[in-house]
Amino acid sequence: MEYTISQLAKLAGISTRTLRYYDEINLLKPKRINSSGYRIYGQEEVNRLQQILFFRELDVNIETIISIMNDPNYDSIKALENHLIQLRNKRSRLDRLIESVKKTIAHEKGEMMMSNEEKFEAFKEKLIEENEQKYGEEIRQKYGENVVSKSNEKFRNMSKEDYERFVQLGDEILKLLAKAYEIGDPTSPLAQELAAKHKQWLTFTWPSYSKEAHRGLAEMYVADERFKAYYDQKVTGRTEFLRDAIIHYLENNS
Amino acid sequence: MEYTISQLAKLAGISTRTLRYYDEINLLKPKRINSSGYRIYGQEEVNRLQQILFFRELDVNIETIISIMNDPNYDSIKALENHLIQLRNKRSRLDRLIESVKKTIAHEKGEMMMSNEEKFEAFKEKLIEENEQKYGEEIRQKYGENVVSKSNEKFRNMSKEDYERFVQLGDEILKLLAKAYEIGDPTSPLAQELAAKHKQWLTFTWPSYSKEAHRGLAEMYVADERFKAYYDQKVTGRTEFLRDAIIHYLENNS
DNA sequence: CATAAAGGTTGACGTAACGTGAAGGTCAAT
DNA sequence: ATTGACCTTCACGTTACGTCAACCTTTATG
Repeated sequence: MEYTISQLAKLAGISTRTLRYYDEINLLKPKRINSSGYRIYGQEEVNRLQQILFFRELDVNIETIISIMNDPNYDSIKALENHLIQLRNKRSRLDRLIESVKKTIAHEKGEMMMSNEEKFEAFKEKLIEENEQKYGEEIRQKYGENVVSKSNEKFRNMSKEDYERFVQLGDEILKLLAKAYEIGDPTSPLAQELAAKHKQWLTFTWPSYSKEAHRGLAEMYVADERFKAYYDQKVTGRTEFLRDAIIHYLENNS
Repeated sequence: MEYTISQLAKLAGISTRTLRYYDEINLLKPKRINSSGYRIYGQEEVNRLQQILFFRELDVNIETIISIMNDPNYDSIKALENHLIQLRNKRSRLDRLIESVKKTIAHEKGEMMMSNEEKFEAFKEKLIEENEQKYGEEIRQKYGENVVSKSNEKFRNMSKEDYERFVQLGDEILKLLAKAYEIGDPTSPLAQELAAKHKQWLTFTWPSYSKEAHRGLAEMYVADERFKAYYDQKVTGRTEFLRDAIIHYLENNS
């Protein structure tokens, strides 16, 4: 099957100018030029054009497309598999944007709080992905996966991180408490680690930390049956153990 | 809240050049210019910028954004609802592209036939709209919204939301305290609202709530100078006031 | 207290990926 | 022989900023 320039343009849904431009920059040369100087494209060019459009779809700039596709090591199947990943990323970003719009609507209607940071959260993640798409493709083809994903982590939202650490700390405390209680000694290293974590946990939510308040809270835990219910989930005595560990900790750390 | 140009740029994840450009073309003017000629942006400008970025996300050209947003009939909620539709269209186009890549991979591996027309089908936007209208819901159910990832998303949003409400509550408490203290009566409705908020704030981080613990904490606030430093930020006596309000609250609510 | 670093300002030219004529040759059908 | 659809090569225009340069302000530091 052979195509003139406008036939191919129509097939692919692009302009003839674009095809001439791709010719000019040596991204997509016609299969041959006929006797009157017309560009004629063949099956190979059709396939190559499709690949080009996939890259373009992912906002890879043309210079990069050229260098990737002209590389003798270029593997079209690997490239396509890479596209799949990128397209899915794009889609999940769209999902986030959709959620963001919904939230903004609710916010405008006064139904919901939305911080200024949150207002741009979904866009910012776009930044990461655009960076991904600009350099990710190239880097990934050359150095493989994990270099890329590591550098992305930097951009993560701080306050969310904080919250997650906070929740996780709460979890760790429960588990540590179970373990340390097994040992039985509130002055054991494990029990002291427990107390330290508990202090950390407190500093997340208390405006300021003081030994007295910490001690007071520990006593309160024991006195209040609801706290006991929480800490004693399986084995009774754990709340008292926690208190003792905290008191020992407070007495032995400046 | 006021922002300098780079603070706003950082918040929104765009460049300062972009903000200067938006100023130049009268798309987003700073709230005011300070004595040294610096651009200062306020809350209204933050909101407007978010709206601008939504339009930009949908590839609306700037001239159009200007004319839309400067229209006296501009309705931001309607615009947002429109964005939702557009974003969903974009997503279903992405879904088609993903299917197309999968098919192309199979085709390249010789596992499947693919016509030249089919190769470019997904790139074209018209088809998408037709498909949206024909199969809209069905497609979305099948390919669009991965149920698992979506519910994960919601969970993430929830916990994030919780965190922000928590932080904001802390803020509100400080402001309420200032106001209620002006009135001077710990039994006043405002002071009681304060106590209720304080309870709410506690339930965010305490595994369970009890009156005894709440009261204990209120006493502790007064006893500990660090807490006092926090609550008495400008005027001394506020911590005691807070305690009294809480105690009254606890005694008069079941 | 000087000075460097960081962040602000206004020009003004650069850029990517084509769009948009102009001026003219080619081809199938009337 | 003419019309109109398609092709060619210049060559300049466009959008939404990027990127200096030259200079002023504010904040941090030896």
